[in-house]
Amino acid sequence: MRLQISQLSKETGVSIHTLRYYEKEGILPPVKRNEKGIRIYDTDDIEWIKFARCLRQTGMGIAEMKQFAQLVIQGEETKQERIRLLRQQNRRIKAQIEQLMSYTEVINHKIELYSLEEE
Amino acid sequence: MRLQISQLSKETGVSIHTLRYYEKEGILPPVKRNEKGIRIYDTDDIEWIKFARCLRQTGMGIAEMKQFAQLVIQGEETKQERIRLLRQQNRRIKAQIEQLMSYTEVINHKIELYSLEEE
DNA sequence: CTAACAGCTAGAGCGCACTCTATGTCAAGG
DNA sequence: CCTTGACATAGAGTGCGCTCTAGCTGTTAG
Repeated sequence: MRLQISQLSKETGVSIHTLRYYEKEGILPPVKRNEKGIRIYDTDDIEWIKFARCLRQTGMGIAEMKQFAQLVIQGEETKQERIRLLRQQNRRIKAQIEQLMSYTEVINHKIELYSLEEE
Repeated sequence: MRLQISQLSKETGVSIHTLRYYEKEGILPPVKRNEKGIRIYDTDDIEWIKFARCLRQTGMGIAEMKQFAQLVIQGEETKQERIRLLRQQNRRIKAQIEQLMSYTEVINHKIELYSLEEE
């Protein structure tokens, strides 16, 4: 698959502005260009964007995503470090989920209180 | 319980600045003052701060928290509306949890891929 | 030919939720 | 007395993650 930026934007739900911003920030390896200087995203780029969004939406910051991207660019020998970062991210997600579950109980408790007060 | 701002800050983990900011924004009903103009938070205030943090940390925005606070101030007749808002918040939390769970799977999948490539 | 459109860059601007600064008052301790 | 420290206010500043603008090039359709 080879997409231009607007198609990729539709495909991923990431705005054109953000796609260029991610590249500028080094979150995306420099994307190949055609002879006109237009970005052509290949399958790997597309997969990486989707994965990057997954990291982002689970609360990873831009700086850490950049760090991860740099590791990918550096190649094979950084695999262990990448696994370490991903495991850390999963631990954070786990903590988030647990926090959310406890908060949802607090809110449920409040709803019950309100309902009981109703006389 | 009657606390001054620095004690409340320690009690709740919310910074002094943020406590005053919340009050200014109307997220906190105007706090009683002593004769010197110093804020004295009572048990209700303390509970409300803790609950507000719960809303905040589950992704409710400042504007909606303010709306909720205004309903509390308006009193009994807004109870149904408050319940509605809290149920909505719980639905959002549920969606967040589901999203996080699916993303954690994606990340796990990536970790496995990395581990397999290892030869 | 020209207008509409898609892309490009550099850099400015924005919204949110804080967070901090400047300046001042008041009470207690050395 | 005077410094220290907790509190107060109004308003400025910050960091993050976008998001948009200005001004440009090149392609395509009428």
